[in-house]
Formats: sequence, structure tokens, C-alpha cells
Amino acid sequence: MNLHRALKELKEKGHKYTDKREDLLRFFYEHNGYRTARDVKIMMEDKYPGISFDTIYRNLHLFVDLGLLEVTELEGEKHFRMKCESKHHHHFICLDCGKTKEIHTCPMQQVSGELQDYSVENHKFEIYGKCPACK
Amino acid sequence: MNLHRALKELKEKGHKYTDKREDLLRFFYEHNGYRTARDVKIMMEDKYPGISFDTIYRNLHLFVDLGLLEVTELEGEKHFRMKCESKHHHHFICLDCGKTKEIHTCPMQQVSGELQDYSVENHKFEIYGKCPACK
DNA sequence: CGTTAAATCGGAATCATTCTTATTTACAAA
DNA sequence: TTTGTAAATAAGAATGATTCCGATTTAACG
Repeated sequence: MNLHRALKELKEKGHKYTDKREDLLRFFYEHNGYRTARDVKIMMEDKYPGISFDTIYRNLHLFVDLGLLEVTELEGEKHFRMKCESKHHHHFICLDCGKTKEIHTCPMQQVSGELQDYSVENHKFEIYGKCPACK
Repeated sequence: MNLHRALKELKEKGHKYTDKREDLLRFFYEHNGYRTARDVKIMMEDKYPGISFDTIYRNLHLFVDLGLLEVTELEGEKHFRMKCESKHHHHFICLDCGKTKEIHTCPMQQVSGELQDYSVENHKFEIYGKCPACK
């Protein structure tokens, strides 16, 4: 998902363009990894002093609903990142900087046999550690 | 992990025996699945009116530290279950009742090649949906 | 029994997140 | 360009899970 396409999609779905939304999306576009609402707030406060958490969360969730961002829960806090372009995959997540690396192994094919009578709704496979830069 | 061994371990590590601790462990022993602190509180309030969340959380975390319970984060809330006996595996988790099914597929072997320069600390693979009873 | 550290209680505090109400703004239509 | 309207925002209160704190109680050991 690139910035231009994300903004276009926003408009097409009938949502308004605001500088805050562009900056928020750009923030994620420029960072290949997961960030929290708090991270976003700190980044935004320079340009928009007094921006409220409400605005940030509202937009983050809107963007998740529109498929522009992805969300995962990490240590009791929601973390967001730009939606990946490529086909289904999982992530290594650096616990220091939040940067991610795509993992192209998905265990769900092998698993299906074990869950005959179950209705599977979704799954989560994440690997945590330190990236080369933070190690 | 069975109840008797859990209580024995508690004692051996220098912790005190209390009825509350036994009941708490029994609760998990008798339920093959994840439960929240709130679930525990509701269960305990019959016998111990006025039991505090502090006591429950303190014990839950103590038990996790001792390896008697496992914990996972689900929809912004910590969920606990009796520590599994068997070797490394993952879980299907029913989003209705919290019951689990062991999944004996672990993708980490295939993944190692993708993470040469990374330091891997842990990983999470969980499958969510409805169990046959709740479906 | 008496001592003592551990456990508990009760309630305040914290942290992430959501809600409420009033105000402002983007943008479409006149 | 002006204006009407729904959407977006601000500010702060409210919520829900979890943790902390000070005072009190209790298990366990000698």
C-alpha cells in the first residue's frame, strides 16, 4: 500500500481529506514496522499541538477498516503498520524498533487436517526478537 | 501440569499454601482452556466474597512465572490456562468458550533460514474460531 | 505460642482506549 | 463565492484491565 493509493482510496470511500490524515499515513508509509498510537501522537504533536488521542485512534481504526493499515496486539498495546502489498504472509517483529520482516512460511495448510470439526476464523503467526540493527 | 504437582511446586519454591491458591489452580485444572482474571474473580467470589483483583493478578502472574500457567493476550485482555504437559505445540482457541485444542504443527523449523541475522526470542502461533460445541 | 515474611484487602492510581458534547472544517451544491 | 451539512476534531470525562500502595492478616517455622 503506498501513500498515494491510500489517500485515493480514502477519498473514493467518501471520507474527507485532511492534512492530519495524510501525515498519519505518510508516517506509516515511511516506516516499515509497527507503531503505537502513542508513537503517532508524538510524531504529530510537532505540527499539530494538542492533537487528541481520539483523533488518532479514530483514524487508525478507520484506516484498518479500509484496509490501509494492519493492526496487531503486542504487550497489551495495539500496534499499527502500513498494509502489506504482497500476498499472505506473516512477520518477524523487532521488539526494540518495531520494524518487520516478512515471513513467507504459513503453517495453515498443514494444520487444516487437525481441525476437521472446527470453524477457523483467523490465525496469528508472529516471531519476536531483535533485528540486525538492534541486536 | 496437574493440580497436585502444581501445589507441590508452589511449596518447593518457598511460597505459601492458601485455599485461594488451591481453588484458583483447581479452576484452571478443571477447565481445558483460556480464562481471564475476571472469570477467576467471578468463580472465586462465591467462596471468598470481597476477594480483590490484586490477589488474583498477583497469583496469576506468580503462577505464570513458576511455569504453572500459560498466558496469552486476546482482544486486549490477558487469558490464562493451565500449563500444558506435552512438548512444544500451539493452540486453536475457541473465541466463545476459550477451550483449546493442541496443534502439533510448528512453523519455526522452516522459518529459521529466513532469519539469519536476526535474534529470535519467541514466537506466537494461534488459530482462532469456534470449537465444535460452540459452532 | 511468637516471629516474620508472605499474602491479602480495599481502594487509589495508571495506562490504553473509547465516549460525549460542542466546535470546526471539507466539500458539494447552489 | 457562499452556504448547508455531514464528517472530523478537540478537550476532557469515562471505561476497563491491570498495577500499586499502605494497612492488616495469616501460613509456616522455630
